[in-house]
Amino acid sequence: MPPKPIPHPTDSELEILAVLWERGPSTVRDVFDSISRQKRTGYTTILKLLQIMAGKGLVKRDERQRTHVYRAALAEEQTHRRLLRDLLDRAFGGSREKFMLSALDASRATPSELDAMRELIARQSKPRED
Amino acid sequence: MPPKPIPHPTDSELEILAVLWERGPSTVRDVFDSISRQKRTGYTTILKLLQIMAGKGLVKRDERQRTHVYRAALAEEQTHRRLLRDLLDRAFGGSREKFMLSALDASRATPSELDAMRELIARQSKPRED
DNA sequence: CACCATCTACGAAGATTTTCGTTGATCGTA
DNA sequence: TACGATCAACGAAAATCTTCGTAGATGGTG
Repeated sequence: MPPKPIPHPTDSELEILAVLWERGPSTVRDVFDSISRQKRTGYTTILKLLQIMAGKGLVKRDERQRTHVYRAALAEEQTHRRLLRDLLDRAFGGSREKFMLSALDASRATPSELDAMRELIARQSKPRED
Repeated sequence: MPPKPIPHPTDSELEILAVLWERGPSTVRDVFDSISRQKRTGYTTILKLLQIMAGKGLVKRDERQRTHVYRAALAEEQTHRRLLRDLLDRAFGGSREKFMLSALDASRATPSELDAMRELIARQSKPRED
């Protein structure tokens, strides 16, 4: 039996994951403060979301202190790749070319970033498992 | 007053848009057949979605014939860029670098595709309106 | 014209997501 | 120890998304 089919994060859940990835393990208050900077929201809304995410396995919770500490249960890179792959399939009909061109367009990649990409591509020449 | 703040397509709506972008203007039957190839679904489900999308302004409908013809109201490239930009902001915390690296990773870009990208980047040097 | 296939319209049920109010417990401090 | 602040738990309302059954209109065919 497979260990856990963790579901896709919803949009709100993704915002929270982004915070946890950036800050590392955080309390509800931490996440709330961070998200509040971009968007008006209630403390208990974030709390509830984190509780739901803990139930889904999207985050882990350390309850040893009264103030619980949450951390992302999913690896950042893997999740990022999964999200983009999904979009590639669903919105781009699988066209890798359209996808990359739009990605470049959306990111306003600079020439120096292009160099970093060439690096990555060189390293990517060999097949990958996934 | 701004003309229309067209909302983000949902997942199902995106599947339909992808079909319309690929096939061009299509009837419900066309879209249904196309999606049925990948996924079990009901005819009226597609119909209802298209009706909802028409209400939202995501698609336009030609009702001159009994069999209505739908077409995407949003330009493909613009929508693609918007979706990716959203993901960049929401899941990547705005990090263009992480975003591009994951995009490359997800797309398995080849060296020849890299060339195409360099082209695009060259053209992109000048600022854009959007 | 009668019948069958096909189409749109309508409405609604069910699922999921998002939001937050309220309550009771715990902590620090005066 | 009493008080004010902070926290997690819970439940539930509201919004949104997804799916489809049914009904009525229309078109083609024999």
